[in-house]
Amino acid sequence: MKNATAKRLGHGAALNREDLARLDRFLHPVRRVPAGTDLIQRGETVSCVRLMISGLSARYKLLPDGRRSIMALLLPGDFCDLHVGVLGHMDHSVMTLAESEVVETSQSDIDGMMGAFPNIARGMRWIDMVDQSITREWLVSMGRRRADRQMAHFFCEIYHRMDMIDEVGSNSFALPMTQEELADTLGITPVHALRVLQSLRQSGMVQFQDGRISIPKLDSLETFAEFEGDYLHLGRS
Amino acid sequence: MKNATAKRLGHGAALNREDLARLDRFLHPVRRVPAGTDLIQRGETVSCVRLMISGLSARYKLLPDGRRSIMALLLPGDFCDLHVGVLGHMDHSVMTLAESEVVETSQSDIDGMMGAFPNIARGMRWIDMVDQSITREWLVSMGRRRADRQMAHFFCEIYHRMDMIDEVGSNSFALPMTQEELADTLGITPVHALRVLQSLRQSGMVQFQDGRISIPKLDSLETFAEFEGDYLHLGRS
DNA sequence: CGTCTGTTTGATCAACGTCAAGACCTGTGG
DNA sequence: CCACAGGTCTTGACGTTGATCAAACAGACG
Repeated sequence: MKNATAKRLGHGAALNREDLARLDRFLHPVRRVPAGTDLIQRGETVSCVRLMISGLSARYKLLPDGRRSIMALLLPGDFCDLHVGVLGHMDHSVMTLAESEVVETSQSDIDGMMGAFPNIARGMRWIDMVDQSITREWLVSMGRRRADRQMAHFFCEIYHRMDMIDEVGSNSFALPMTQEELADTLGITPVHALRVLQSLRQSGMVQFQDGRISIPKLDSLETFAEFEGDYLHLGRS
Repeated sequence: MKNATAKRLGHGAALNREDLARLDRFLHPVRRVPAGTDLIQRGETVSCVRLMISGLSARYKLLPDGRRSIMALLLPGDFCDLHVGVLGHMDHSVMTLAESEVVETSQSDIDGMMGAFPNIARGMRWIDMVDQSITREWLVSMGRRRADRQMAHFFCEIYHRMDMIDEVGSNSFALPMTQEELADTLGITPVHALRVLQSLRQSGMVQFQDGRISIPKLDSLETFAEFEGDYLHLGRS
């Protein structure tokens, strides 16, 4: 039974027994963080690297008028701020959307591990690249997909990302976020998010209630969303 | 007289004489590419790393119905595909919007240089981080800013990025892209792009004609766009 | 002279936002 | 046990932004 981090890294590089052992030592101590807590705030100087072990977090920015934009979801195995040390300060904030577990370590620890364990280093670079790819796909969704397709596309993506770390069971998984948070990640209003959600519900493609989502027929949803999963770099290309 | 690459790297790390000398050797040979050429296509296996020397390129994706989404502009000093080697294939394409000069090299060359010249390595990581930051800010613009503010914000950003490599003269600079390409980067239609452009022209904040843009009063434009430049990580903050 | 690409304009329509209000649930204090 | 507050979800009426459709115009080029 591997942890989410090992599963994620394993998609980008083959890990051997020593890699896994090093990782296990790395994943301590775990800090438990309640929902709605800022892990890092905009403007802060970054002093350490954080890794999501469990739960759900989000990168976000607040605009002058108080509106919010969520620019990324951090799932177990994602890094909050890998490499941001080279920048002077954070240009955005990261908050937990649900109770989460994180590991905090130093950039030098990371660098040391990457130097000594090339497979892990390769896996981490892979995670980094995939995160960038996801951000670009979100741009496509925002710019060129209608809200219903965009939401469907978003759900497909999260399904695959959750599946990657074995968090999907019988076509459903925990997605502990509110409609408002969903709206902020799609760039729409909560009212519209609800209406789109209702139309997806009516068509029988999605259930989303009480922090849990169920996707009975992923195929239909992917077709509807015109989902092309290559940007997640999962397959045997 | 330093080149654009050195200027960009220099913002992220202090370069000494040897660093600059190594860079100079690195920047050969230069390949000249006409406008409208794909430097890399989606699905391709990445065999080399490309660096923009001059001109203008764009990361983009095409949707099944033929619409296009431009997810990033590559200015001189930007890397086309730094580190994408760890991914099996490109998930998007890169094309020149104007005649450009690029340097093509291998990932192992890059790795060698980064290993031997820590300042350069640091500068390259800085460029990478800033590019990610810019992508995130575009997400904010797409999701939460009206088209007029979004376009204004975009122009402010490009102004600063061009200024960083000393390409701005008397408040104007070359931006050789069409209205259609502009629309594809903002996620709107060409017709609407024109109308927004006209409103910005009328207010006297922007001139944009014949591949050149002029911003007489950057302050006004930044205020209008609610532009907060910290995400470009330029300042001495 | 015709074709092509890019720009411009107008009329109409759909997607999405705004405003306002109520329902439901949970936790809290009297 | 009840009253109340706060957060989330839900619904309806109406307004705005931006898309769509169609056409004309200008310059570059063979």
